[in-house]
Parts: sequence; C-alpha cells; structure tokens
Amino acid sequence: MRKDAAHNRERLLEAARRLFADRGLDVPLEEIARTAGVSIGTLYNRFATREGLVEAVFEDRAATVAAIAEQALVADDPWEGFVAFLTGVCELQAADLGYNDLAARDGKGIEPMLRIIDRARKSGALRGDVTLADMTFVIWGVAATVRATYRTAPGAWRRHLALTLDGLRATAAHELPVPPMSISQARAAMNECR
Amino acid sequence: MRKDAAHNRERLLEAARRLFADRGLDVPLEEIARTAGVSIGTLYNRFATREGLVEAVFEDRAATVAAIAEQALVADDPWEGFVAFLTGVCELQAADLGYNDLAARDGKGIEPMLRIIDRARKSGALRGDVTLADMTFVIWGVAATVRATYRTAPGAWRRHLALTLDGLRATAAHELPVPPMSISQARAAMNECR
DNA sequence: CCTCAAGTTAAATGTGGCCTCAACTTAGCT
DNA sequence: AGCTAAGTTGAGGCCACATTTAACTTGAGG
Repeated sequence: MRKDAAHNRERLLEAARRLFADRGLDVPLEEIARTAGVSIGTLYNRFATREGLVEAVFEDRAATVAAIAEQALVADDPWEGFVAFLTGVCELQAADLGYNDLAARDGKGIEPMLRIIDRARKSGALRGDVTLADMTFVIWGVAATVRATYRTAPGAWRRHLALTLDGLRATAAHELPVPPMSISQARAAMNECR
Repeated sequence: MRKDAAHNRERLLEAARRLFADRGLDVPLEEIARTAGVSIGTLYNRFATREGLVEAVFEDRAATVAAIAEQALVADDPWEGFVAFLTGVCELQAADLGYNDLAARDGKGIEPMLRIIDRARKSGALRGDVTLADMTFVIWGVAATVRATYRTAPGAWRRHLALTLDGLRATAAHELPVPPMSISQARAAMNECR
C-alpha cells in the first residue's frame, strides 16, 4: 500500500472512531470522509463496505474484552469476577455509542463469558438456572439504557446493571417461566438487531 | 366530516394498526396509504403528522394500561399486583412492535405505576430503594429484548422480565451504586429514545 | 526525469422517504 | 339537477444517503 493511502486510511479510522463513538454506527459515510478531510471515493477505496470500516475501527475491542475476561477469571471471588466482567463490558458500551450498537448485534462480547459463568455458578453465587444466552438480556438491556440516557443521565446504566445483577444472584432465584434460548437462537437474535 | 372521509380514516387506521404492529413505528407512510388503498395525499389530509397517526392508532392503549393498573392495585398480594402490571405492559409490547417502540419513548406507560410501587414497597416485597424512574429500565430492557427476539425466540422476553423481577425483590437487594434518575431525567431520556 | 500503477476526486446516478399542491372528483345540500 | 365545499389524487420537488465512475493526480521504482 502506498504511503499516502496508508495515511488516508489512518485519517479515516480516526474520524470514524470519533463519529461512531459520539453518534453510533449509523453516521453517514460522507460525513466520515469529510471529517477525515478526504473524498467519499477514497473512503470506498480504503473500505469496501461499512462493515469493513466498522470492523477495522473496533478490531482492538476483541482483545480488550479478552483482557477483561482474563482478569475476571483470576479474581479471588468468582462472583466478583462475574460482576467485573459485565461491568467492564458495559463500561465499554457506555464510553462509545458505536460499540454500544455493536455489542448488541455482535455476540463476540459474550462468548468469552462461558468459563466466567461456570466458575461463578460453581461457587454458588450465580444462580444455577441462567445460561450464556441469558447474558444477551444484560447486554441488550444496558445497551438500551445507555442509548436512552447517555445525554440526560450518564451513569444511570450502572443502576440498571446493579439491579440486573441482583436478579442473577443465586439467593434471588425464583423459578423462571420459560427455558433459556439456545445459543443459536441468541446468535440469530443478535444478528437481527436492526 | 364527510362520510367518505370518515371511511378513509378508518381504512388508514386499520392499515397503520397492522403495519405498526408487524414492523414498528418507522413504516413508510406511503406504504400505509397504499395498504389502505388510498393516496398519500389523503393520508396527510386525515393525519397532519406521523405522530397524529400514531396517537390515533394507540389512543386505546392508555385505557388498557389503566385497566391493568387497576387490576394490579386490587390484587390480594401487592407484589403479585406489581408483577401483574409489568407483565401486562410487557405483553402489550410483545404483541405489537409499534407499541413496543412507543412504550420506550412515551412515559405514559409507567406513570400509573406510582401507587402500585408504593403498595408493593410497603408490603415489604419490593425493595425499598427503587423508584418509579427505575421502571424505565424494565421497559427499555424488555423492549430491546422483544425487538431482538420477536422473530427468533418469541417469549424469551418473559425470561428477561422474570430475571429482572427477581432483582427487584426486597430479598435480593444489595446497595446500588448511583442514585435514581429524577422523574424529569427519566422523561427526558424517554423522549430522547430515537 | 519518466512512467504508470496506484490513488484521489467530485460529479453523476440511484434509491427511498417526506411533504405539497394544482387539478380533478364527489357528497350532500337546496 | 346544480352548486360548492370538502375531499382525493399522484406527480413533482426536496432531501439525505449510498454507491459508481471517468477524469485527473501522484508516489516511487527504474
């Protein structure tokens, strides 16, 4: 790749990073190009599709989430680890409207939870009847609250999350009315998200 | 109003009712007119704005919600009443994507909860630290789950709601990290919802 | 310095939705 | 039957955004 092309690519990523963060994934591509000081054609040269750009902007997030998961797995208290993981992911959501959109559609954010859930359940703190698929409820719920409140009441999502977590403790468990979604249902539902 | 105009109004309401229910509030007005067998101009004659149409389609819902609230207030067990109200409203959301959109934006759905919450709190079943504003979390959360799952896993929202309710019981209470939103913050956040 | 593949540009094209308006039609009154 | 206010129509203007394309520019190897 030529030097000027690489440079434009960086400028585009920077612009997209900022605009996605402030306004979500639906920002017009023309505005991203303009903000980057580059023509719309160049944007299309560097990133064939919107998804390509989104992927490039957020590729680091997978590693971030993995790091949060690792931390969570070595926490002294498995429940604290579980809480720390969800809090960490939700903080990413709250800090970036683009990632907030993405997390609700993407699925990759919850897959690393499998072992964290297992550990917390075995410790007896996490209720035994929740599954990985139930974590989508947490993500979708907090995502919705972030979207609604990020301007009016930033930080309100922490209260939503805390209430949700209280419902996930073994000590809070009451019988659930329907079986959990299968993983493929959960994945399909995430893809369907807009 | 002339007879033919009244007739067209009905046809438009019917079409809008069905399309909103199936696809949410963002259905193109042209499609509603076409489905009603009427021109777009006539739609604008009968309903000056999209909100006007939405309001007309869903005007009965306020009474429905009020009825659910009344039922809830006379339930033997205040907690059961509380659960019944939220379940009832969420069933409305799940049955109609348009109302699902509306409930998350509208606020009117939760105002009648004030007395229900009071009663459930006084009975000792509902945790003492939750407020009316916290109910927006339930509405937003279930709305998001309905949107994500109505095709893939209809009914999954009942599980989301049940987990949420378990977190609202007094017996589940742990300290909350941030104070509740004020009512005006909650209202503003609802208006901000897309 | 020349060359040309690589890259950039902005205008053009396409799509989809909103909303208006001037020309036409009709209900309903007398 | 005739009049007219009320109502209907759909084409047309507008806008926002996506995507393509043909003409122009430039980095970098020889």
